[in-house]
Formats: sequence, structure tokens, C-alpha cells
Amino acid sequence: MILRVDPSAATPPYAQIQAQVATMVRSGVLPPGTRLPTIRHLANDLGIAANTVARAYRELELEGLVATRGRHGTFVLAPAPATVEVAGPALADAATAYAMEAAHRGLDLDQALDAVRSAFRALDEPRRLA
Amino acid sequence: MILRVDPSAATPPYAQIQAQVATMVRSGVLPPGTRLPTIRHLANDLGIAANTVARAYRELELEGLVATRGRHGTFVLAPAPATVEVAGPALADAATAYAMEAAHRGLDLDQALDAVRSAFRALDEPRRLA
DNA sequence: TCCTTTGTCTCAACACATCAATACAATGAG
DNA sequence: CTCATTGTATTGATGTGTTGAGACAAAGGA
Repeated sequence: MILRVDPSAATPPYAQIQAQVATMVRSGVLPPGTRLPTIRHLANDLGIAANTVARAYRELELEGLVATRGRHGTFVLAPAPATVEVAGPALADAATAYAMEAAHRGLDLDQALDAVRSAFRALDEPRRLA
Repeated sequence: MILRVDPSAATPPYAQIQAQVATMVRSGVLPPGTRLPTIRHLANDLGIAANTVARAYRELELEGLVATRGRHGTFVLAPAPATVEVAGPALADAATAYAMEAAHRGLDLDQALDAVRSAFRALDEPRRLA
């Protein structure tokens, strides 16, 4: 479990943990059944409050990526095959926000799609991390 | 100048004004050369503080959509033809944020693009307003 | 049974963005 | 020259989200 948290980043620490774990689960780095570190342990490693890690785990549970099994800890689940429908309203909101931002700057659909393609490419590039 | 501001909305009032004026400028409802209402006048109409309108105008000026001509007021400029390059880092950031959100939920590029297409369609639909 | 270890909950402090009010500077009409 | 009208700058209040610390409940092993 190599995680990094930058307290001065724009995205809050709990969201950074959430995103990194989610990526590792989806990419298979953390296979289903893996036991995540306890919130206190991880909090200690990262030098943050336990509550912050707890929140990240809570959000991950809402996403259906992990399950907390009481006394035994928190475990990785098999991620459901993703579809636009299942990704839910949160993804739709993100898409709408992006569409508004793009339209607002005068871009048409094709230009907006190109920007997303570029962003995706840039996203895949530095995945040497994790 | 028919503008609406919902103080309880998620997007802050200054951003609502900014977005609505930007849309009207880009769509030609407000042709170049049009004089915008003074910040005090518009603030009065909307029942908000002058400073809030001032901020919206300031952001619009940064976008290059309007120009303030000192004593004479604030005027609509001819919007530059939009390109992805010119839309600048703000658009790139929005695209990256969206790409991360989508990847984070396990969507691939095509699914993410579909969601944007849907959002764009939904955006064009209720443009009976403005 | 007792105690350790797990996640959960609650509450206060803090940081940050936004808004409102007010004072200010510029500038052109009269 | 005077002054009304324009946008600008500063300051304080407010609300929201995030963090941190600690108390709490559950549950299995010794």
C-alpha cells in the first residue's frame, strides 16, 4: 500500500485516498478479497487523523468498491462492470458540469470531445505510479 | 436584460450572472457594442450587492467577453472564435477533472465521451430560456 | 468473561469562498 | 470647476466543507 497524500493540493486528503484506492481496485493492483490497512494504521502512516481515512473508506463503500466486515477490517470487492447507467447521477453531473464549462467558453461538441480525449491520454500516461 | 439569480443554487450568484451573460454574448443575444447595465442598477434589480455584480463583470472581462470603459460603463466585445487552445488551461482542467471522475468510476474513453454527448444534448434542449 | 482491535459517531476548530457594505478613484458632462 | 456616475478596492460577516481528537459500540480471541 503505497499511498501519497498532499495536504496542500486542491482535492482534499480524504478524496485523494479515495481516488487512489479506487484506481488500484479497478486496475487490479488490489484484487478482490484484499484486506485494506486499518484506518488507524493508514492514518498513522500518512500522518493524518483516523477520521480522514475513515471517510475515504466510507465513500469507497458507497461506491461499492470495498466492504467493511466489522471486526475483521475492510476488504476489496469485485468491481461491478462499469456502464454509463450504473455510474449513476454523479457521473452525469460531472458530464453536465464539463459540458457547461465548455459551452460557456464557446466550444462546440467536437471540440469538447477532443479535449476529453486529450485529458484521457494524459491520464494514462503517468500511470507508472501506483 | 432578463437575468435570474437563485441564491440557494449550488453555483454562487456571481457565477450565475457570469454564465448567463456569457451565454447571451456568445449566442448573439447581446451583440458587440451593447452596453451592459451598470453594476449598481443590475444589483438593484436582482436584489443583491453591487460587489457581486462587479465580480461577475470582472470575470467576464478576464474571459475577454466584455470591456469596461471607465466612466462609460461596460460593453460587449466580439467574442474570439473559440478553439481548444485558446480556451486555455481552465478548459483543460475541466476536461482533466471530468476524465478523472470517469476513469475513477471505471468508464473507458468511449463511455465517457457518450456521457458528454448526452450532456451537450441536454444543454441545448432547454435553451428556450435566455 | 475480559480485553484488544475493528469501524462508527459526535463535536469543536479551522480554512476557504462568497457576499454585503462602504469608502475610494477616475472621468466626462454641465 | 464642480459634481454626479462609473467601476475598483478594502474590510468584515457568514456559511460550508474538511480535518482532528476523542468517546463509543461491536465482536472475536485468550
